[in-house]
Amino acid sequence: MENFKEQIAVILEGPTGLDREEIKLLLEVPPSPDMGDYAFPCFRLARTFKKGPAEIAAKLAGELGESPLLARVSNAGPYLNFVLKRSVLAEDILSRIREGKQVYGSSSRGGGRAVVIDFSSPNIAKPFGVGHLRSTVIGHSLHRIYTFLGYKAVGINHLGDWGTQFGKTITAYKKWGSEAQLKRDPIGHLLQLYVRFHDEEEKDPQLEEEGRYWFRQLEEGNREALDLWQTFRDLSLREFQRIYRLLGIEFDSYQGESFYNERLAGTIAEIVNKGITRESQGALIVDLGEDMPPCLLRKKDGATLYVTRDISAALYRFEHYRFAKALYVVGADQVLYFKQFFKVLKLMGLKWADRCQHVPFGLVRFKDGRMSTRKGKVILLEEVLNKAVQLSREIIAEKNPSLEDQETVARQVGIGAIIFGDLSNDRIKDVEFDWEKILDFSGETGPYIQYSHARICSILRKEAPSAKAPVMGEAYTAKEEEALLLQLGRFPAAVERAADLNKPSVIARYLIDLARDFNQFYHHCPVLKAEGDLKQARLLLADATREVLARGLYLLGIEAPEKM
RNA sequence: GCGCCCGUGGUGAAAGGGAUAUCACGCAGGCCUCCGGAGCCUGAAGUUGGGGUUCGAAUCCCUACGGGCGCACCA
Repeated sequence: MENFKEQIAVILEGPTGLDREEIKLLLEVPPSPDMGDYAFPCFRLARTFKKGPAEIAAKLAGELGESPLLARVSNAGPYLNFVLKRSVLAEDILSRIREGKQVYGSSSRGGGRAVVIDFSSPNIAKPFGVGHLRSTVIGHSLHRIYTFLGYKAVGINHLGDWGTQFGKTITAYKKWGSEAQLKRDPIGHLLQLYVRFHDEEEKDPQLEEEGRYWFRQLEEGNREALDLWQTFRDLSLREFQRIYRLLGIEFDSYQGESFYNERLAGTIAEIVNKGITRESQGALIVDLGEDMPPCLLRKKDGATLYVTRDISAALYRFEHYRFAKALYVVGADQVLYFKQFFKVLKLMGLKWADRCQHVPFGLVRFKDGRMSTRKGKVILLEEVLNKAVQLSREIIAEKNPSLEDQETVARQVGIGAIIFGDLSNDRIKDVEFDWEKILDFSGETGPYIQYSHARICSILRKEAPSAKAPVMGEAYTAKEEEALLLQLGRFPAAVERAADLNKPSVIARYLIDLARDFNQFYHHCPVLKAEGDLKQARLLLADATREVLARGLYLLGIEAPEKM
């Protein structure tokens, strides 16, 4: 569709006196399809032409001559509406999907430049809760989207495997831990210890001191501390892998916070050398100006902080990947933190500091308040995923009992529902956790998209479009066909926009619209019962839709079963 | 106290400053001798209040209200 916009811009360039890019930005899609495919609002011209916009639209409509591309140009009030020739439109879009030089919607705009995406990053020794789902699926989808656009995406799981809380965990384990329980249910046991630690800490402030002590031991390389830490880490990671496998997610790197431990002294020295640090109340800080609290690099007890490791990681990543962009998919509760972090990079004089970007998302919360690991108020992601798969298993047993390989499909659909449920809304909004809602598979959901895809596959199993049949644009005359065609044409723009805004939701919304357009087509335009050319044309349209649905789901990290 | 984010039908959401605000759930009706009813069709129902900017505001600014989050030794 971009090329059509371009051509309309060329046509308008002369008569309006605006330049091409400006026109493309102004061009919009009319609210109702029978008005046209594109509209050019003439308000902007009123001043230069010293006439009313409606008058200008009328004049322009009269001036524009014949074009091989356009069926009609008309004015409607202040708008100039363009109707593309159906045949040209259909042939362009469908042939692009069927036999384009590159996969439809993909591009080479990334030119192989690196985009490092820091996502998921769960904390070791803590449960993988539903809250972590967001970072995990948004980051994974962005990884696929950037790859699709020709970037070299690098997915990094910056594991929370270092920090003061490990001092607490070690202390708690030494006091009340059980090896047997740890083996049986590692994270469950560690969580229980962590919760108990915070309970007892309130009565006994001495505990906090002990926790600090053990973290310092860890940073100084104490054998006993390191061994325990290593055990916790290995056991936790094994559990996390189980979840990533369910979700179908892999990372390019698992270098967590601990990886940077041995580099921290160097990192701190580097920052000190820039002359931007000072001592304050025994801690090492960087002042960030009036509108932000200072950034602490080192606590008075000598231990490092989260940001120290993040700065170290950023330096390391730039050294290794020379990224064009570094994304941090982390909750919106950390906006201030990232402002501080990036400001330090800037003050360090790093020219790539502004390539770093926080991609925030809203919190998952309960009706009655936020989730809290400390209080043990969490819902395990694995439990959610398992329930979704179970539900989809039951639905299959009821609706499609003869389906082969039901277990695989149940997993694809159940997991797809959860992922889509998260990605379909703007990431910045908070979400309220609700079992009923998360397990609802009707309406604007992942299964709806998958179901539409499976239906097309079912048609195509009965008869595939002939490989040599030409695309016949004149065949499409029903309004459902037109709508579907136009929607197919919007896919590349949706992918680009999703990348520009770092919002997979753009693609999710696009797919909802596409699936709806297809279902309307399906109910109003018989495919297998159509005849001759029309049948071929409709098979082709269905096939193209199948391709785009599957591709779009892939970009979200969701599978597209052929039967369900 | 200061700062940031979010307020759209009953509920959950969409909308690149533009035309008659778009969907879904739920609700009321209808559609399987018909390519898969996890679907389709019809209907009722909405931009938190008040100012402003603009030819034009759900969108930008101010303000009030409601909700969330954050504000140096957690991550």
